[in-house]
Amino acid sequence: MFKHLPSKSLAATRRSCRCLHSDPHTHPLLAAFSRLCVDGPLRAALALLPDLADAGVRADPVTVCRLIKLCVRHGTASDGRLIHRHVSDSGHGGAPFGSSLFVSNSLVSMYAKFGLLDDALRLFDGMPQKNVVSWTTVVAALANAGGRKEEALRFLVAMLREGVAPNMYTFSSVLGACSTPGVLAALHGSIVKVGLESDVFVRSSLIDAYMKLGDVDGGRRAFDEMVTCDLIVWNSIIAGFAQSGDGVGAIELFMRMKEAGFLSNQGTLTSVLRACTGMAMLEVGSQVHAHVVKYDEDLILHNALLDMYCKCGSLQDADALFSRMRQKDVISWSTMISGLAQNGRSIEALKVFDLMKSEGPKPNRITMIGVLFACSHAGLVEDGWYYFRSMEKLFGIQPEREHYNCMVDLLGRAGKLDEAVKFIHEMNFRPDSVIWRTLLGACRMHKKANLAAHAAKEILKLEPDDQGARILLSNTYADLRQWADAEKSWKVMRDRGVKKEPGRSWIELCKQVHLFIAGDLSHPYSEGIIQELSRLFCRVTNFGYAPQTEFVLQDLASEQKEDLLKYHSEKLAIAFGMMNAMEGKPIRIMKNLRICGDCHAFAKLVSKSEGKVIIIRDPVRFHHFQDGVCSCGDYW
DNA sequence: TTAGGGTTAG
Repeated sequence: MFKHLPSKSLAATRRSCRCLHSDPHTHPLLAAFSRLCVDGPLRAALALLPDLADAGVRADPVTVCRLIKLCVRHGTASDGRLIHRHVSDSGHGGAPFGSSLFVSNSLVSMYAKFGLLDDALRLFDGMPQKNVVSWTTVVAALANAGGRKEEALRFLVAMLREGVAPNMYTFSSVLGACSTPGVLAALHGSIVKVGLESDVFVRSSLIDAYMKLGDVDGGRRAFDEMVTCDLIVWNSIIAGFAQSGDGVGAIELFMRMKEAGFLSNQGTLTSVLRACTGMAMLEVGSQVHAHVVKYDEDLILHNALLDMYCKCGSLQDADALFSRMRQKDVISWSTMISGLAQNGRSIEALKVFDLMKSEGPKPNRITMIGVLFACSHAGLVEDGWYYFRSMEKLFGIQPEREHYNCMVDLLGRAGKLDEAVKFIHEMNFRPDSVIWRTLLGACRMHKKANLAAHAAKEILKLEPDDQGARILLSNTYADLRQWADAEKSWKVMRDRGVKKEPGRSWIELCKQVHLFIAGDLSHPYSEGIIQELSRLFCRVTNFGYAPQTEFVLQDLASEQKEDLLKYHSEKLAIAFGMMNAMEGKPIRIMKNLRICGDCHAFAKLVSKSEGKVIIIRDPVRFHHFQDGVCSCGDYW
């Protein structure tokens, strides 16, 4: 323990200290201790505490605060408690010392950082003096702790009542606890009133608070009004756009940031990747990959990159990255498992899960959702049951609603609807709308109109304004050509102003996103697209294509039905993709709705007749079309 | 002595 002291052994140091140094302020032990508090190692500094006490010397508050910081960075909660005990013993935590406030504030912060919030609050309550730092520390601790945001706001109010004025630290902390637009507006008002709106910390928290409440315009305004700016403010706005689903907006901001001369860091790149993931922009995403190489230790960034490749349907890149990653956590493994499963490679997903069990971290609840997803989308009913039943025993993960939902999906997709219903009734909690929606989807797939009606009614009981339930119910009637029932359902939708979301597909070309809306021929290249589409129809007809008009869910004459089918958004995107196809590269399309059966058949035949790989991502999974076959095995 | 942004499913 004394190897960190200069030249002589600790025993010798101690002896000489006792003999020669009666003044505790110039004590050599103290000098050694102060050095260790600056540079560490923490263990060596902690080891000197009893000796300091024995020698009757007292470290000054600045040194104690340094030690506390060192402990937060490199130590454990018990190290923290040890320091706290020593501080109290030596009198630094007591009221008579003017400097005690600094140390107490640091201790409160330390307990909070170790997640010991109750200890932090107890210490705070006992403090005879409190300043803005003490209050801010507690407000920040509560705002950062899960589920204690209300308390953070109550502490802010109490602080104001005590006459303590919040500063930029307080505002940037409490903004993280903002859970309603009203509170946010009030805080924003106070920030402007006291003139703190240009502080970059306050600004980035403000942007983040608006974005977290889903107010993208508010976030954008807060960003546009900004006078001073730093990288984190840019990161906040880019992250906000990426999280709100506006991937194109996020990329545009990223470009502007670079134009403004800011260099991106890991945080920026992670958000940009998320934007690419959301929009399936593989070209931009791959370009970001080149910058990620610099940060090969950043696991968050690499997980984001891995997810981007999976969600862009580029499993080869994902696979290569996954094998190269030296560090992999439960998120990396879960991402890879879900990614493979969503891309129709369930067996490989389960193999990766086996590998994870033998050489990876312990699976968590999300890993298990991926595993069950793999089973349900490959029709592996027995495997699904096995994993569901054994997850608690093998990994200590108690099945939650999401896992039950996966099981309903597994049984429903496999056509075991009676078993699915039995399973729902035997669950030890009341089925929620998600479970009923899953069952409804399965009913639609297997054309079980009566059960679908029952599921839809259960959803509407729980969520009377649910559009999805009415749409799915009406689609089920339409599938069965029960036009009277379908019409009844549509009438309710019309009366309530429910509109079916139009089908949208998009495609990335030269880092630009081209959007196609079902039946909308307003794209600048529409003429060419229609020509190309006609050519493709001729080609695939030779390969046996016949329009499957049952996928048009309105009671129309069959020529009209064919017309509607012709201009489904994914067909427009396929034609556009073919016109701009690059040799050897697949066409990648993303959709907002599940792919329809007719487009699925069309895409299969185009992949065969044109010798082109087509990848379509819908909101749930991927379809890789090649040589007339789809990776989903026509089971989706 | 106190504060800000980023990853996984559905």
